[in-house]
Amino acid sequence: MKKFRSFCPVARGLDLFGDKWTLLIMRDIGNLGKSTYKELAAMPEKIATNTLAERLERLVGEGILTKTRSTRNKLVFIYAITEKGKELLPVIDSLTEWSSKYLYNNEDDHKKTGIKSRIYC
Amino acid sequence: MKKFRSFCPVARGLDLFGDKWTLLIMRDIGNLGKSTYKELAAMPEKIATNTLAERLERLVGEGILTKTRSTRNKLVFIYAITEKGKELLPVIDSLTEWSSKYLYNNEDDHKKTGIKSRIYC
DNA sequence: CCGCATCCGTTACGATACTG
DNA sequence: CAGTATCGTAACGGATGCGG
Repeated sequence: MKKFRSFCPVARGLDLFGDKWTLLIMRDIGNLGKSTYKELAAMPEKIATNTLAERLERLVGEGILTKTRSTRNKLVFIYAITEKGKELLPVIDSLTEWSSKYLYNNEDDHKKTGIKSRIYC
Repeated sequence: MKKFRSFCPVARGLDLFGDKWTLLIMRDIGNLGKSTYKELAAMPEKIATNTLAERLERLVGEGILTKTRSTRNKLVFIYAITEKGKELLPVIDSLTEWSSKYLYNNEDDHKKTGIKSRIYC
């Protein structure tokens, strides 16, 4: 039961999302409409498959994602975001806003994406 | 120059803040008014001193914090948040909001803090 | 004292190969 | 297709040292 470092909600949030990959998965599912393991594994940041599998398991366990079988292809699992997960998207949005403003030093970076306001990938 | 994993602002933000400690330092300085190494080292989550030192150096290097000598005590350094750093606080706020809602399963947790809306520590 | 730096055992991460 | 197993590497974390 030694799950959280303190009673601080920031610390507890970071106990869950304080890594380099979890929020990228949430971005792909919550903002980019991905729903399968394969689609997630194909993210441009090249997540390792074991890392992806572990994070998905944790997010499902936390009730942030659901995992169901595809009706089309029985071998495929569908990951979907829950209401609890949707309410996490503002965190990604505020991070996006800050990063878009401060982490693109030259115009080339913006040109490469082709999008000015919301650069997801 | 292999600093960022992709052009995505979420990924770039996580390249900087995607760990369990950096945002806690920002919380302490930006929301709790701390300003010295000693105050930061005393956070309830018990950050290791080497970790603290490395994160502070990075944050100063990124222009998110400034480091100056105290005029009172020449041995003490004062860490202060910049405008760039202040604009990061909404990320902490949105994370706080989510965590406050979802990571306190029983009433005891809230009672222990004594605060309902913004539980920082 | 204050602010780290070093050392070092433990843990988490991450790339690749492999399996049901 | 959706993961596991393996294993080398990096990060964490506690203790301690040390210059200023």
